[in-house]
Amino acid sequence: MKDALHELLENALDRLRRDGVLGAPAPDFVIERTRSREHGDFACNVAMLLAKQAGKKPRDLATAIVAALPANPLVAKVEIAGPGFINFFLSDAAWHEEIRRVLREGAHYGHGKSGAGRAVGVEFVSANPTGPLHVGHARAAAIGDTLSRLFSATGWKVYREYYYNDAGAQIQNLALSVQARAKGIEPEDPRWPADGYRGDYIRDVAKEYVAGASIDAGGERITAKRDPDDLDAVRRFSVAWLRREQDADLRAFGVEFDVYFLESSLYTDAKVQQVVDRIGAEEHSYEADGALWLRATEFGDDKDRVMRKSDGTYTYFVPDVAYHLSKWERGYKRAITELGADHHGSLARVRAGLQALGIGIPKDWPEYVLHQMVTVVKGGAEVKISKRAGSYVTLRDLIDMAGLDATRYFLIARKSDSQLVFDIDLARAQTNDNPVYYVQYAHARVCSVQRQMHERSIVFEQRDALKHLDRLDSDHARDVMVEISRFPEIVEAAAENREPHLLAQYLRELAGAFHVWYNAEQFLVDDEAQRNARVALAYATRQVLANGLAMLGVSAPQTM
RNA sequence: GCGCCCGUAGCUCAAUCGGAUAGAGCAUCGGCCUUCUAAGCCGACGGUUGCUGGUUCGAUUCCAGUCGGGCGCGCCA
Repeated sequence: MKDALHELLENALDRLRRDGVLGAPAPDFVIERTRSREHGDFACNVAMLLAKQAGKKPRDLATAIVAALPANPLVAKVEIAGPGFINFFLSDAAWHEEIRRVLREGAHYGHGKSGAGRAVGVEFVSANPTGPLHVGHARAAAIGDTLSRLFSATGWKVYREYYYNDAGAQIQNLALSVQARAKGIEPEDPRWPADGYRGDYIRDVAKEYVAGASIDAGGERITAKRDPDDLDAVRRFSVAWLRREQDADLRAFGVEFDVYFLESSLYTDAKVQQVVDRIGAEEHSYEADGALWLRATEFGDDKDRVMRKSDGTYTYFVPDVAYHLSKWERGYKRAITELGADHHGSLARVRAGLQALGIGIPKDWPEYVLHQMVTVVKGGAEVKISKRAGSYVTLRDLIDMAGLDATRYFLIARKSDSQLVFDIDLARAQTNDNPVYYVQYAHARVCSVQRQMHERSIVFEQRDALKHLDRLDSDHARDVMVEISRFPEIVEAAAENREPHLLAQYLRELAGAFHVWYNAEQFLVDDEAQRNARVALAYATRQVLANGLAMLGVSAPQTM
């Protein structure tokens, strides 16, 4: 709808340019939904933006623009208001046409083509395979997966990526911890490794290792050697065990990845070395204090960064750069890296490293989505999250307690860069405190109407209904139609701005408009044309709710 | 000390890349079920958008400063 108005306005502006009223440059004007119905359905600020350039008062210019607007059946009335807004009042036919479109396009309604089939890589979770996934990972998973679904819906070819840090010191700590457990050493024991992982799962890994268990993970089968002194074997088994664990949790959360990228492969394929060499060849590195440094300050970072430590090993960020280089080489026009705010420092570092390669990667590539901390509250008290200490709420815990739908909705429903309090008691409560039920209930209600029709042997004639949409003459029905028509705009905005919470919020508003209408009007009335029109709108509402919930990875139940 | 994020109703949060009279839910109070699911609806109450300036037709939004909270500032990841 916005697009149609945009075209009309461009038309009018062209005409004024030909008439010499306006100069050449086209400003970035905005067409937006109005807050109040007095201001029409859409408002445009173009006259206020162009007033200076045209040497006219905003309202006078607005008058000229309106006079130059081509006639269009979608527009019932145009007014000039306030400081110079051009307010569009759409005709009933415009809303009816949108309802027809919903029923025609079905599951595709709301999907767009702005991505034009280009490739976008979305990396998220990327947890170290050293422990079960916790609530922070859960938030990352919900955000990353919903973003991916939004990109798919806007015409992008999406690749979900998971980066496994399977090569660093933390993996060594994991192996040492499992080894210690396998030898019967407890965390309280003085012989326990200094940075060992103390969680109970370490005991489980050790038990299975000693028992000679087999693990299927990452497309290969690892069988335990049972010998605690073979640290390399312990390490391989432990990583496989945790990968399997994480994969299972993510699958239970409705999240699957297209690419699992192993940090270790960057070493075996010499990609890390190539990055260091390339940066050296570009003369963006230097040796000092026995280490090799990146001149990160040349590329906007706070300070220069060590790439190769004096002990000859690389710091973690060099493989990070090599990994992102791989994304670039694989043709991602956009790359989104989703990570916790406590890692935001790596942003400048990775970008600096990519710049130092001197191969034309844009300065703001990759894009980032940072999510703030999640604190978990239960029974009014905070549950501490401490991965190293081994005591924390896991993704699996959340799913078990609150269910898949509530957990996903909860974690997505607010802006990712604000802190989140996850109240376990609230999330598990099956009440409308939890907005996901409110939205799902609206969907279930339409299904219930359909069941009623079946029971009463009422036949819905869609073709007839679409001829009688003018029978939807109440303000409540109109509000529902207006809400429905916002869906494509919301999907586009949520994807483009990387703000999936917009969709969660929108669905609540759509459900709200529906519930109000539902309470105000009986759908299944005797008047056939009236009934068909209302059922058509109810079906359209259900379709949009279902499409939106699918983008959130939340189910759309037929009954509740 | 420096950098990033956040301060909006009693609580949890929105506010369409600067728009018109800042909106929902929860909580509190008062109404609505012989009618398609009351997991719903209607009404009331609730605000100097932390504070002070600046930019302009217009600022919750942008800028400067300030106060408060979180995170980061390793040859850890």
